[in-house]
Amino acid sequence: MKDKVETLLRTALSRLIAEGFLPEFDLGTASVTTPPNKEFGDFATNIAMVVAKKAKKSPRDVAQALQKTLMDNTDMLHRVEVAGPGFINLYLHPFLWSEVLREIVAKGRDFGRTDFGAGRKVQVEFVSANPTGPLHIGHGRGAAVGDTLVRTLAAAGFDVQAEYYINDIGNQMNNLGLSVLARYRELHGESEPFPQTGYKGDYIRDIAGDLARVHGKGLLQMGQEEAVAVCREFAAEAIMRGIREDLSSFNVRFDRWFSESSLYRDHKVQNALEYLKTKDLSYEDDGALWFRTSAFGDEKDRVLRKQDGSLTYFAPDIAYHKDKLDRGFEWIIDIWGADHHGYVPRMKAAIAALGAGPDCFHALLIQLVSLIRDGRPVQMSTRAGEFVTLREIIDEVGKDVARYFFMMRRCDAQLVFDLDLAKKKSDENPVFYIQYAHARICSILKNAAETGLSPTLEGTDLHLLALGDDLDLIRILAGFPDIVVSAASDLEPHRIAFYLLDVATAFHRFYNRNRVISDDQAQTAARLVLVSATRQVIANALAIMGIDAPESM
RNA sequence: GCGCCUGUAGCUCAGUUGGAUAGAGCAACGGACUUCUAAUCCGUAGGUCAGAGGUUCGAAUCCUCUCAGGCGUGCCA
Repeated sequence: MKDKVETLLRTALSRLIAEGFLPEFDLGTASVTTPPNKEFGDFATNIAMVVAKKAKKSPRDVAQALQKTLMDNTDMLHRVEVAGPGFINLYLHPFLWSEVLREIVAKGRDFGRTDFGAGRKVQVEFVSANPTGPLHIGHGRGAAVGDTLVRTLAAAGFDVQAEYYINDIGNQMNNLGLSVLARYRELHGESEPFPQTGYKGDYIRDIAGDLARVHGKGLLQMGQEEAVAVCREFAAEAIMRGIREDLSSFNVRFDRWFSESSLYRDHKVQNALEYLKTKDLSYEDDGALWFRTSAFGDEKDRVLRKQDGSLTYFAPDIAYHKDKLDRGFEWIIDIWGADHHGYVPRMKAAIAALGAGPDCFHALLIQLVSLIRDGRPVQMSTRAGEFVTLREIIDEVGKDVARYFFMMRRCDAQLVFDLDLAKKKSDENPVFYIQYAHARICSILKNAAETGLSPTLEGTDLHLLALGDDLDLIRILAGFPDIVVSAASDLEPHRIAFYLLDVATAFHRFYNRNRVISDDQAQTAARLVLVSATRQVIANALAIMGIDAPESM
């Protein structure tokens, strides 16, 4: 609906430009918004005030000329008003709104999908937790945001790939091996001091126990290096299996699991380093190899290969992002914890050095999650093994509630996850409020079906819905495609969560003040279409968030 | 010290490229079920958008400074 009005507006503007009344300008800036108050019309535009200065005319003069031109189109608009300093308020024929219901019913699950993204190849990399321990609550937020963003981008017409980068090599993995080996030896009565930087969580003991079941005392005979390697591989595999299971039960899907070690195996790290060298973007100094990131806006150059000859984490990461670019992604989105924000300038530098434009890479930073249980904050520390796992959260409050709660805030704001609230099945809990709306509609449809009624467009006069609560609900339903597009293009998937709340509110309000099934056959038929369309939109939006839409509660 | 994020009603938070009288939920108070799910709805009350300047027709939104909280600032990942 909104895009139709925008087209109308742009047509009118280009006519005024052709007539010489307005100077040439970018018509893309001409957009319509939903006014704050229904009295200001169905849509409004501030374009007259925006171009007034360029046209060297007063905003109201521009607005009045535009008003005249727009009034030629009486098919859609029944009134156009100039208000305040130069707003143009557009009033649609009310019956046009009810036509949106036809579109929703016709498109079904596809309502909300658009071709905005035009099939552009986008990659979203998220979670990407080291396989050194189970996913914790912070990863949960990244998983919920990432997966919802992937689904949002797909709905907005992008060709999206979801990827998990597995850091299956390096110091942390070695630490993991050492930690497991220490626990393994403990099991066999050999006491030794636990590695200082080791992982102290109980899951390490469990893995050591499994290892002992498979290998018996075999590792005691091995040399240290070999034993650590065995432990590392065994542990990484076990932990990765757990991570995949957790993500799967969190309804999070990945198209590809990309392992860091494959970058070495396929010589991609070496190739990337050589690429930088041939471009004269790296140099040796103080026994280390440096990358001239400062030439691309970073505050100082960064080390690629340390004095001891080993590579930093940054080196394979450059190779990894080079690989993403080589795979043809036009837009690369990395979702990171906000504690990595210092890493952004150097990654941007790397992207620029690889010859890609600044807009093709975006690091979406997710702020910290803290947890409240029994009214008190819960302390967490990964290395000390004190953390709340994603698994515990899913088991305790359920996948749907957890996913919604992680999406209740903008990414760049810290999130307090209140377990007590999440477990409440009451009006304080928005998930139940939304799911309840869906279940209520299903119940109405079921009751209708029992008396032989079902929502159908044929012979149904939707124009009966051009008033009051019916119209209010339709307006909100009509906005869904726009919400999806804006959430995708601005990388703000939380908007889907807030939109759902709006739909549920509008429905509950409607439900309490109006009857769907009544003696009035024509109205009943129309309202069955209305609630059926409402159910569809709620289900579609919930699907984007990876949340179930229950038929009864 | 420097950098990033945040500061909006008692609490938790929205606020679409700068737009019209800043919005929800919870908590408080008062109402609505013989009628499709009361896990719901309606109403009342609640604000110096942290503070101070600036930019302009117009600022919660953009710029500068100050204050407060969080996170970074490694040849860790």
